[in-house]
Amino acid sequence: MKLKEFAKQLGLSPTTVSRALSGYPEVSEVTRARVVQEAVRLGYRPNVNAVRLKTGRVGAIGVVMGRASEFHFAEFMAGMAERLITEDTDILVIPMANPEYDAEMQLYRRLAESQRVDAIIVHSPRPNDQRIALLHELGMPFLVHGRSDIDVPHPWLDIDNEGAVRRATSHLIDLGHTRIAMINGREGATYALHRDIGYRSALQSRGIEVDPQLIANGNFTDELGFRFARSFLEQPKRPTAFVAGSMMTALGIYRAARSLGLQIGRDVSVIAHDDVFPYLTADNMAPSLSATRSSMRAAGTRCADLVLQLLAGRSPTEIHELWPVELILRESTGPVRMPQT
Amino acid sequence: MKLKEFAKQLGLSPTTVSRALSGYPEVSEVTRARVVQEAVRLGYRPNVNAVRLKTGRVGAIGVVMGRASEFHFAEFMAGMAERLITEDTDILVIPMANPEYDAEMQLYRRLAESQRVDAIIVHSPRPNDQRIALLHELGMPFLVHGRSDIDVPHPWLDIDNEGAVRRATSHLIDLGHTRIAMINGREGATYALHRDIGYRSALQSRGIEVDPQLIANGNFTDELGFRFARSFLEQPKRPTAFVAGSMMTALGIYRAARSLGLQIGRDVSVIAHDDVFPYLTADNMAPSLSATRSSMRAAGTRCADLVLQLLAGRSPTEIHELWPVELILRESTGPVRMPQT
DNA sequence: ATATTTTCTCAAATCGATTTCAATTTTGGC
DNA sequence: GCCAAAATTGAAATCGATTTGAGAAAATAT
Repeated sequence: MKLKEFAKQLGLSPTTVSRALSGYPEVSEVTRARVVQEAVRLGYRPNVNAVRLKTGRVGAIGVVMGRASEFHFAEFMAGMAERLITEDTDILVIPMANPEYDAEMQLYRRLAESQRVDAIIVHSPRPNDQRIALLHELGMPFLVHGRSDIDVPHPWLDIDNEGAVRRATSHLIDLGHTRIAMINGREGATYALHRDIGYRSALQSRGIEVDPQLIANGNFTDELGFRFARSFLEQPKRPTAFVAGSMMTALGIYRAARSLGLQIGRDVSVIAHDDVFPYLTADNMAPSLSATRSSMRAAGTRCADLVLQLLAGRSPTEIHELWPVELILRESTGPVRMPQT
Repeated sequence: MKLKEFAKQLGLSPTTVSRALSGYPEVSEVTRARVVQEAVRLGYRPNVNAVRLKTGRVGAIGVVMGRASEFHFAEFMAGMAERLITEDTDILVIPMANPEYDAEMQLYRRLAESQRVDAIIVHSPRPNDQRIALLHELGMPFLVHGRSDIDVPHPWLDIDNEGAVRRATSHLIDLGHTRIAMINGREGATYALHRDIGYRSALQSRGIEVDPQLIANGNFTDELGFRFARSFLEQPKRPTAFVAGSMMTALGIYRAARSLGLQIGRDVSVIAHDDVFPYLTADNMAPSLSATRSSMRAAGTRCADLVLQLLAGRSPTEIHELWPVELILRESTGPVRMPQT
């Protein structure tokens, strides 16, 4: 059913029908009501591609899917979806084959120039992220999930990683811990850097020296959590507490501790960052996991919202949201008990 | 840069330029080479929306994102992405707000009619799934990930859920278990049904009566795994073994067993289905988890491939792939030891 | 040298909407 | 009852490509 045909059936011109459906004021309410009603009855829907060609809008937001942390990605997208469901806007997932820097830049360039998306969401930015410079230069609307200190203005939404980790670490210090290990995300991303800063500053402000032997970086997997924790715990002067970047890492740490006969919450304290997954909750771990918490899904929803605002004309330079992170104490943290080394 | 303008710069007609770029045979190789080269140099790219309007081809495959099992979804998409990276085809994620049946059908109808995607992948089909009938009726190309026994021909790719669970259950019986609990996925989906059939047939073929008290259905979360396992294990005649639908469920079962002082692999055996996640592996669980294994990511890759074939003209009726499932035995299964009830 | 193919190129129609500008009908004031 | 102003409506241009049907140029055959 095309517009022309539909209009003829109603005895109106295409112009009037189009206006009625798009909510323009020039058409009387009586006519509009009739058009809308008939559109439903006869099943007329404007052809998306024609609308897009004419209006120049694509109706899609692009997100590039990297290789790492799919589980974060899925939650974020689910959040976006929640917001976009009411709009006529889709999510376009662009796979990234090659994590090399040049290839990545090329991908963003192609994406921006292809006119397949109205805006792009940039994930896991680096401190000096050229993707941001590129998108800015190309004039492609974008939103950064995370932050960068590149000197190009960019709209962003981030959580307070530094503050979160500082509080977590401080709390462990309050409990008497001094040998606190840090299992962070992969080096390079701003969030990992911020967490590192939070960790160091907490230690330093309490006069505790930072021991590079207790810091590790890597993907958020159970496997790496286990390996790092295990190697730390086998050191002669083993850590009595852990700060970890994800739930998966925490699972690995639990396993490592258990494998060495150490009890979580008594022999070893753990605080991890919880991105709030419906299928794995900190409260349900055994013992329940103390965590810094911030909902990845909520971030997705809000990012989608901000992108829509951006497209509606809101100035990019004024969009900066820093979300606080909760610290929730559960059973996995307790006062230090010196290992009998 | 528009076609007209670009053509003028080259001293050619839009027709010739369009043909040169789309690879039509009517244009000489010399001309084509020049056009292609200049397109790159001057940065000309056809407007996607104009192409889509004119050709009716979109260059995107749609997947509807439900609410449950995001982690499966992400892996599947990552797999699709791996295949599509070389094609000029995107993945369009369509959020589903309302899991109610009518709303869901409406969504698929709109999607099919909106011409925003060239094909659709249908997930978690039900035995008599009207989405399939609808898409078939509308003539929209689609592929089902899973199966349905609806009497409408549909191309599908599925894993052998029934066989996998039958083997898992049989193996437990071989080890002497007779009280074997089953924690399945949500009722309604074909795969859950198939697994149920596999479970029952294994028991029945060995003369063991099916106890409805030992069967549970629900989402694949750690939480539900724990709750079901816990309630089963607290029964007077507790099960000595579990068959579970996912790794998350298995985590919950492990926790439940541990909380009751039962040792996995000795007091309680567990076999779960492993969809192969990079961030959580069966081998790394403690004790390592015996599992029926099938890669969700590989399924995504293959589904993308099949959809491309479908769009290239392959007959839908001949696409039926049933993948075998491996059974990998590790430490979480062992011979039965009777509880001292 | 002419006729016939083959190769290449182009003008114009088309996809299905939106929107400008002008025409028509209604309404309101006196 | 007439005229100006306001409210509606519609014809035609436009978005940026693809593709049909036909014409010109080059290559080959007679």
